[in-house]
Amino acid sequence: MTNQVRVRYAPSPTGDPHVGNIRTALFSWLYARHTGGKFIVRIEDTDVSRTVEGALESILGALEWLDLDWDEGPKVGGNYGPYVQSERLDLYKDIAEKLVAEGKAYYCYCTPERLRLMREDQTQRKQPPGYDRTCRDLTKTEIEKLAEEQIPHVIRFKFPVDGETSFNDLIRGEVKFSNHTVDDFVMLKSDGYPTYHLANVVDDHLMDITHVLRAEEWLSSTPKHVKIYDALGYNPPLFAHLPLILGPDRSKLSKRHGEVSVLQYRDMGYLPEAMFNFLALLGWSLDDHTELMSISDLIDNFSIERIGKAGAIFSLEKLTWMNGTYIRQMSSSELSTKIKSILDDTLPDNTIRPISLDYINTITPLIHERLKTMSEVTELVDFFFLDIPNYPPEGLIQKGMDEIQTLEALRRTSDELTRVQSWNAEKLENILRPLAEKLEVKTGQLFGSIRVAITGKKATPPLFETMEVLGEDICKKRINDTIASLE
RNA sequence: GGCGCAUUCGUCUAGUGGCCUAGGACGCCGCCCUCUCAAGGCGGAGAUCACGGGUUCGAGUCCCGUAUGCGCCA
Repeated sequence: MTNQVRVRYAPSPTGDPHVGNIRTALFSWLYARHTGGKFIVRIEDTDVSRTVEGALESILGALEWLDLDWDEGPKVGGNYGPYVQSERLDLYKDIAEKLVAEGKAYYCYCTPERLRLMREDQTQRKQPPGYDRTCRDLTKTEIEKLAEEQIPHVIRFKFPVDGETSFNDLIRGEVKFSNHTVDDFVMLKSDGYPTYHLANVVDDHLMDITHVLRAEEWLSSTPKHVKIYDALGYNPPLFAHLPLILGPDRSKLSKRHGEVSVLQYRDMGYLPEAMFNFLALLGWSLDDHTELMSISDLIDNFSIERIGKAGAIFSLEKLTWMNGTYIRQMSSSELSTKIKSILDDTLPDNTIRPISLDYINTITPLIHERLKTMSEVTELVDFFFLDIPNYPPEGLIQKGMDEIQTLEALRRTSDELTRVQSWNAEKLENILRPLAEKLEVKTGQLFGSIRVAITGKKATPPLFETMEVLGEDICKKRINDTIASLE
């Protein structure tokens, strides 16, 4: 019954949906969809002290934003629930106790204070830190006595002292550890909560997980998991340890590197499709040339074999480029809708509302190929909606021209504009281009001055199209205002 | 400190013994287009494939060692 692939994504609600974390979700999801298997979300909230309010919602929100739907998990349920570890506490406890009963684990009564001193001593002597197994061989009477005194205890796994533990990682091949380098780790904490080691093994088994894709940082603790599977008589899943996502200094990407939450990228105007494509290519590739891939391309082609081994630096420049290509691929009407919602949010309160979608529809073609992120929209188009500053803006007087010439040029422009019968880009160009010649200035100079006068900016979409959209009255008014300010 | 993993242009990567005088993409530079900014087109710089030994007729590709980086263990 379990030849169906079941992949899980198991986030802890301890912070933002980190890009590395979400990339793990994305790879897992792609693998599940590629194989026609199930994608399961399980919440690992057993570290109560690190749990952050709202983190769970953010993480699920990030998955939803990227359209990573899950077949089982929070909100949707499933036959293997509950999918929240804090609701499965009895399970872990029973299993831990069972291992104690079988002599594969033991109660440890060592105080945090003693553990701390031991650790200090170990580091001082440059010894590898690790539990010294004091409680491993406690006699029955000693245990009874300690239990009677109600001394808090944890349950530790009795890790083999000799031999080695190896497993086959789908990405790295066989990985081996000498058992003596692994200590008797805690499985169940004194408050009755399991550690990650116990909980993930128990749940992966109970939920019939076939493939575990997780970050490389878990590689070192995998022998612990392998031995728990052994002790419980479970078959371990297949492991694939994903390369880390790095900051520019090549250390694991973290908050000190800047934006780290995929939701922040959403808020910065990146499209989910672009983020999806970009993340998929961070540590995975199809071949030597394919960069732009739709989600269905990705599902069709994704494979664990083509996941790389080395960590990869998150490159904002490339994401930004990719985002631009996705914007350009979008239909004009779809873009207009997005632009409208951004303008609704960002234009000053005194702007006329509601903002007309019809008007935006005329602006969209002018900025479509100029956008790299959605958050650039307002800056690019605000002059279509707002009055421009009423003083000669920078750049009004073009290189090679002086104030007198500029004033003259704008007056002549104003005159010529009165002769335009139908206000459209073509007609405007037909009268203004010859004007430059008459004035004996370069078209760039004339158009530059007009541009600044009308838009207040040095860089805008093409002048005549811009003038057409802006309309006759506004253009004339702004030119005349500028003339007045120069006089 | 121990253990583990990794190492091809600045960055993401292709490459699984001869197709590699190492390919693509981002970024950068130049030119073209052009009313500015983009987009687009063309071209360029940029990697002694971390280093040192092997194996082989032949190594980026296989083996060993070293270095460096990163991760985990607190």
